Amino acid sequence: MNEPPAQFRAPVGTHDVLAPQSALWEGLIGTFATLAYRYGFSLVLNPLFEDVGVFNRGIGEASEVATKEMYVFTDRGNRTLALRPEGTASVVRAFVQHQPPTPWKAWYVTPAFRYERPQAGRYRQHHQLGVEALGTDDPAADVEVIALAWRFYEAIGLRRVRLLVNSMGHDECRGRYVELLKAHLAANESALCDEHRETWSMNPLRVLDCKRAACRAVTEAGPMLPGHLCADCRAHFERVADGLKGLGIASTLEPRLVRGFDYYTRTTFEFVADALDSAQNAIGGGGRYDKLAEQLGGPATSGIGFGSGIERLLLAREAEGALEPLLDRTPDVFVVDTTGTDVATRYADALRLAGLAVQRAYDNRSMKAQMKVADRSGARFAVLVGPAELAAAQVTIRDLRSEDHDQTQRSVAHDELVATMLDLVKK
RNA sequence: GUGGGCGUAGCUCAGUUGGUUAGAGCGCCAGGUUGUGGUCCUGGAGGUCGCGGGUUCGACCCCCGUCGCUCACCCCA
Repeated sequence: MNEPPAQFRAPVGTHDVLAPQSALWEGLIGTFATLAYRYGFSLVLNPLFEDVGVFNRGIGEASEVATKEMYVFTDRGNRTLALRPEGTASVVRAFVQHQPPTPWKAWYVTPAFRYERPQAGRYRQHHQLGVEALGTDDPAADVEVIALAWRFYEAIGLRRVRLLVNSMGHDECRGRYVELLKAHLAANESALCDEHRETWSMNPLRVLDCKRAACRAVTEAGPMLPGHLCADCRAHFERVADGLKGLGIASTLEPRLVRGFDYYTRTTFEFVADALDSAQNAIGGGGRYDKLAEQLGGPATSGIGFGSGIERLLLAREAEGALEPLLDRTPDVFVVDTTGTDVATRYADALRLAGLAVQRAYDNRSMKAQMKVADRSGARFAVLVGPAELAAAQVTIRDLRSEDHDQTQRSVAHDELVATMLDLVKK
């Protein structure tokens, strides 16, 4: 009967983000929003869940993510829905549904859900920001998308990032390659690692990505994708590589780079943070998906995009010692009021209307207590109002960052408070 | 899904071969300072030692289970 109330916690693999950490998120997202705007992308908002088919057809029924990591549920109307495991499929679904004029360039920031055992840099709910550009297969779009990611990493202080690139070819030349690869794997089946000896035929490309020495030895000796591209795909890939070079962005050809989603064609890429020593060191990735719009029932439309994991970006920043906050969330002014009246409310409001960030104390605490809170808040200035100031229609302004313990503080008439504070904060 | 490590105050942790009133630092509150933070001093609040069961005269400590956290494999952001 009298059970104590249960203590709820965030579900496994999810996290609350509180200040001051949350300011890093604000800064990261704000920086990305500004850059995306500069590159001509506008914000798109999508539902957090979709008909499960959007993801099954998009990222591939056989993919690891679709088969065992999706949060699938049935709603009260008996619809089978899934929480989005990544960003691209939903954005392309929205493109197909609304068919906006192309080229259509959109950026997003969204949670993503995957049912996995959490570990460093891997969570059941993580967050991605990214862009998608639909309606062109111009290699310039590939370069632009990759450059945006690159410049973004630079802007948030990451220096030890490597760009790996590869081309999957279009479906025909990739199809031909996969046949060659299959033949090679079949001939060397007994030499594969324990897992892939049984499963290689399900998705032969996955074997390229296997980190075990056995598989690596086999694929090392086998055919690689870049050597089997058709002339068009090869030319496209070369123009992307040249374009990156022209912007001073260093990339490394990684013929084994096979990303986890089946929708990729031609250009694929991944950003690796060398500062992260965990296995989860991919901070972003993406590629071209020239068949995806069709697969989702829309008109044939080329597209390219990338996504980056916010948690991993923050881990990489920490590992690199990139501690600049990107965004200052400390208050300008702290109002201390010991009059027992509502002057603090009025002063705070006036200062806020003037554009200042203002905090204040509550509960009519002692001046000492309020000053302590003011100090902890990080505010630059304290505005003090006690009975004496109230009677004289004045306020006392104190510089909280001064080293001088016995500093002189200034008094100003209360109707000059806003102008004086604006002037002081500007300095 | 598989395996390892760990669960003691809000946080970081100590707790001796099981021995009775469970500690520290930081943080929080109050006072020293009759209006003034950051240093210092004093006091205070705050713990069913994750939860359940077992062994024992006695369990924070040993055993089993369970839940949680964490790391790794797999895969990915």
